[in-house]
Amino acid sequence: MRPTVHDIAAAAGVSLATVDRVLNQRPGVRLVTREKVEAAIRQIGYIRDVAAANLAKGRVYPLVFIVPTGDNSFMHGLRFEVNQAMLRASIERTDIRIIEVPPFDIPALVAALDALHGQDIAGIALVATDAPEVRAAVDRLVSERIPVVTLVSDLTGSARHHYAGIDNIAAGRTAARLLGRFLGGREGDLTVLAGSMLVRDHRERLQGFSAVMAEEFPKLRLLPVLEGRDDPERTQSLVSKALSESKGIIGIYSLGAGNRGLIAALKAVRPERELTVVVHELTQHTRAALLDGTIDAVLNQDAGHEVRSAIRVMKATADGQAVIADQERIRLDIFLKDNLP
Amino acid sequence: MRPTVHDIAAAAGVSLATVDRVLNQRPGVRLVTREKVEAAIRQIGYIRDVAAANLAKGRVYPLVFIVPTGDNSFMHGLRFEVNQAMLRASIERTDIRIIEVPPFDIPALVAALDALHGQDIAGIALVATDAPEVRAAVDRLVSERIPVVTLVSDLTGSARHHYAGIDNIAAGRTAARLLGRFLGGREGDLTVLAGSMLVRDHRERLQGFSAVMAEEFPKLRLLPVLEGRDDPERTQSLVSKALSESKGIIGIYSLGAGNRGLIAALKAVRPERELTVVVHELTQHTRAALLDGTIDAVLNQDAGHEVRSAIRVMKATADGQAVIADQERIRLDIFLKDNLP
DNA sequence: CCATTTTTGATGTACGTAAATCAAAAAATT
DNA sequence: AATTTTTTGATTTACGTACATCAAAAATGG
Repeated sequence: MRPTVHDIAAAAGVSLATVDRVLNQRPGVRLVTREKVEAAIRQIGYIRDVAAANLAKGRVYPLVFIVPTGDNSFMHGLRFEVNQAMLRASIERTDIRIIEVPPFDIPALVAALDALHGQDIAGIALVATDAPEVRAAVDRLVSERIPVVTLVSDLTGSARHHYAGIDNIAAGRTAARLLGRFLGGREGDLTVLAGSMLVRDHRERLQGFSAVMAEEFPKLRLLPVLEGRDDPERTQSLVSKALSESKGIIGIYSLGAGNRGLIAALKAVRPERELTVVVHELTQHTRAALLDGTIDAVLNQDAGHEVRSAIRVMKATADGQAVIADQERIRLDIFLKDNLP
Repeated sequence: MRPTVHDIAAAAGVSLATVDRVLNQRPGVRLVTREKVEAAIRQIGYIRDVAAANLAKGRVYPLVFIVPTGDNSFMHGLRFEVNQAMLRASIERTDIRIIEVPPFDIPALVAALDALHGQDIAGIALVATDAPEVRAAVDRLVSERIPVVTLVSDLTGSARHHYAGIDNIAAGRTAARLLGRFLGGREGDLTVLAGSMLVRDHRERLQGFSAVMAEEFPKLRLLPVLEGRDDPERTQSLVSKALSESKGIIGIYSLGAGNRGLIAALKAVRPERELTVVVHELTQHTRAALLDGTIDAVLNQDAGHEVRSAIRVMKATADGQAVIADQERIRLDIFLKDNLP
């Protein structure tokens, strides 16, 4: 049988009240006594029953998700998954609030973060925009012992406790190898389509992609990056223009959102031009395009996993509990038309 | 605030004792009263607090894992993950027992399953060998209301509650497309290396692989399947022999274990023969081979995820709780040298 | 209608922890 | 040594549920 607080009290030769004071860091315990109790805790291998503790405390975890507004499929899906998590709120003892901020708007994000000070919050998850001001705002919250988790896009150099998202450099490298190998030694031009080079995850994907291309596929030349701003119409016209101007394009890597426009542009030139295409984010559009052969591979991060992982990590961090690191690693999904979920 | 049993009692106009009788299906409640209580439960949206219930019951989940003996890396890893789960036993209120049976030994598996009848068990996870006798044994356990989950290898047509493993047909199809695309329209022979065609997951992988090859890559010819029985030495000699006899081999798909032997055989012919290779299961050997370019892609199922998922599902099933289906879908991991974890 | 059986209510204890109160003991201060 | 302050103990209530017991009420049978 698992040891309880009573066993600690007996082992340490103190009362239950003293054990409680030590466990919950309440004042009024001499150092020697505290050490005696801590020794007993270690010796009998006591582990606090979190379920019982939460019951006694009537614990709920007030969590905040800060996500960008915008209607691209991915962010839409992310908000959907947070809403799904809200449906499980009572079971999971969470109380989730969503705060929406305009995308890439640093002052707005900082303001949203700063507004959370002093509130009763068990954890904050945010889609980070990579800027020193944001880093500082996050660090201020962390210094107040509030668990902070970055979601989808990380904030390196900050004190955030955890990042729930994929390794974007690895994603870019993987895209490069897939494209390079699928093109099987052919020579030609490649177009890279990004949302915006202001976003860290897009920059990192490009960085990984370029590195592998340079190292291993010298016959493939990278054309200047097209910035579609995650907007389908703009993306479509950019791609159409590029395809008609450069007849040497044999492959496309789309590392951002707004793939609806890309797919439309591809279908327009489809029978004549043979193109190998790798894109990010599995949506209804990319799924259909993968199935009908318009695109060749989709790299994906599972927003549902990211949200659930963020919640688990915030709760565990709030309780000072360990997390199963392996379980919380967000994987890069590679989808070909054969392994779609 | 979340409604409690007291709220049900008040809403239904009955006593706490009666609510308890209804909730825990104890006898001594008239049908009309029971229906009144059930209506109240639905109406106020009561959800049992599983943590509190488990605390009151002193609930532990005695779980049984039935896994094959054998020293290939994958099964070794699987047993390792079950042992990791045992370390979390007290926290997760589980009491896990491992039963090892010889691989592909149907009577032994059936005997192990039959021996579990009448024992106090909250769930059984087994690596199923696909046979009618096993199906019947599983169905007998399920009919006694014991949650049964298949692990890694499924048992279709049985009454098992859940399968914690990948879609092996999709895995085979994916391998075929990767290999086909990586070979970029070249013409030649392919060797498929399996453990044993007696195992369902291997058969399914081959089935998926063959289907896509026939449909989409007609220039690639499949040679007869080599059965390495998941044994490195045997695998090495089989592959070496095949490579020296058939000079037309340009690709290999290894869908079972024992890849240590395959890798050795590949290294022996490495500089001269150019081969595209896709294998299953990420181990230290396949990881190293991926990094040094001996193999081109590794398909993987994460044993840790499978074990943790199986445990969650068994617990939830034992409690009559719903599972997050999406969370319990075991994904096929595709690893290139760039996205290794 | 009475006796019997079934159903319901009232109540208490338990699970492991949190948190509060008040008294008692020990230590520190004067 | 007397006083004050700090530390410790003893005890109680609570969280939401499970489970047991006994009495009371209602339904059923004859």
